[in-house]
Amino acid sequence: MSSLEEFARYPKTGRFLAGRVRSALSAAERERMEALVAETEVLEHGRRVIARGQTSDHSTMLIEGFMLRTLVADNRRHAVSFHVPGDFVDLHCFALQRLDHNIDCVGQVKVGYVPHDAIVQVMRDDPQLARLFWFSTLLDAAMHREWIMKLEQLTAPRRIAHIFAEIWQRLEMVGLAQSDGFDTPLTQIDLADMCGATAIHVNRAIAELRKTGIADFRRGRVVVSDRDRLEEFGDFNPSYLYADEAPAAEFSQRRA
Amino acid sequence: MSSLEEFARYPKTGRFLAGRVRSALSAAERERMEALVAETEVLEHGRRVIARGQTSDHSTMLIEGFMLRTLVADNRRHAVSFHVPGDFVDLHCFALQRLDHNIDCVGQVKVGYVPHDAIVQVMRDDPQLARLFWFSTLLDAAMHREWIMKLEQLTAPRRIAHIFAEIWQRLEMVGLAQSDGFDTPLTQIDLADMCGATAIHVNRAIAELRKTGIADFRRGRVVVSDRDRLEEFGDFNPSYLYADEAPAAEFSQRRA
DNA sequence: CGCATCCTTGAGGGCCATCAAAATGCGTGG
DNA sequence: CCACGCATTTTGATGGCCCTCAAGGATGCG
Repeated sequence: MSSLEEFARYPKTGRFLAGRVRSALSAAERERMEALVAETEVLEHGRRVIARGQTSDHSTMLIEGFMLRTLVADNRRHAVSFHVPGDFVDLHCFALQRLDHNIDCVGQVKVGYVPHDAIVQVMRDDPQLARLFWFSTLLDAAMHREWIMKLEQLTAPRRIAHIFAEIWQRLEMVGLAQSDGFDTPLTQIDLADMCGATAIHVNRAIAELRKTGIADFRRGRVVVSDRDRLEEFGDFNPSYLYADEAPAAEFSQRRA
Repeated sequence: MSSLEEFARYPKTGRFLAGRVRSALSAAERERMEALVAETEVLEHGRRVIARGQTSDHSTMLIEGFMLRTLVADNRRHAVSFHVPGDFVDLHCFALQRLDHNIDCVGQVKVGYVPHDAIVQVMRDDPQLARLFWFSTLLDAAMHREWIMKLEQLTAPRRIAHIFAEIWQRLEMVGLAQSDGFDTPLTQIDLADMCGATAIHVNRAIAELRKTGIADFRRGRVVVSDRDRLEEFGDFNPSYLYADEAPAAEFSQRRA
């Protein structure tokens, strides 16, 4: 079943775990998952869906658009991860209760809300689906770990290449990438928050990527002519994204 | 009930979630938890408990000693988090199946093994305990997020102060800290792997902490005379550790 | 066409990496 | 008790990445 068909059939949750273990979900579970979304809403750019320290009686499924998971220190925003459609972005707060971070919209966003009562029910009578919920939150942990390493390892231009490669791959998993790149509402300022660099330095880093022909970033779109080159420059090894059909061999370090 | 009594009664799992939501566990659940540990083992320094890419049919409870969660890139080890007794260190691999990182022993370590079959049973008939397992893995994600931010925000001396503050607090939660500091088998090289800095630079950073009287680190022990000063220097706000009884007010940024 | 936001460019300085080398501490075995 | 090997800790010099401060240009929207 193609991503498009799946999304047509399940317009609110059809991208959840798409390209990963979605195939483990039975038709009944997909139906149930879709029914979990009590209501949907369209949010404007910059809207903070949930703020650090808050508790919530529901969690948020990202249906369309981009989000950033952020922390703030000394009046500087740090983005610790980003999110694409299909991500159950703040499922964390179901188990954690109060949240330790913020979830911010980038561009216009469509979300669905899942009451925690309904998740409690799932944990009672569908341990298999519950385990997949758990899995989806641990994906965030795995991505955090990769970011920590790349932050320590890479210079700004390479780190941006890594971020581009990750976004591209994740959009691809949910059927939202093109063959020559992808669309994104992220600004250079957002990228700076993701890199832990200043917007000025990110600008120079992007200029270098453009000059060397690795990637071209303009407002709203990233274009790449040679994907392998991008991924090699950013030392990108997608194993931490837990995509379907990743052979064990590819899981080891790309550069042995 | 003191930490010592709890650990005497439950010698394998008495520190699990101690200082956090352990109080949410009923006596029956504590007994069940203790019984989950099928066998224990003592491991020597440097032993890799589980390696990136592996799957496992059990998870590991850290009973005594320290561990590091590591990734390797370009022959450089990066520690993305550390672990103290009571941590269910590789519970991640229950939901993730194959693991994206390594778990390494620092110093001599005592561990307990929990078969995944037993965890499946818990998910079937004790959703409350299952939710606490989930919670414990999300703690790691929260700590990763804080590390990302601190890595971007702090210089090496401050980052080391932050790491000392975190270790101290976490040891305290499981009853293993002293009033003037704590014992740890970590070396300057380990600290460098945790900071994303070279051992040489970490050495200079530690020298600065010593000179300014903020902290004294010698093989096996960290001594601090003024804890508030350490925490302020490292911009340490413990809310991300989800300790018990954290009032909502303390959850907001310390430096507003 | 004015304003806000985002992007671009330049100069100077600090943190940390790298290379090189030496001193200290600790366990082992003679 | 000393000699030895080994890991760890310490010190110095040079250079690169990225920060800060400052200002100008482009883009999009009402």
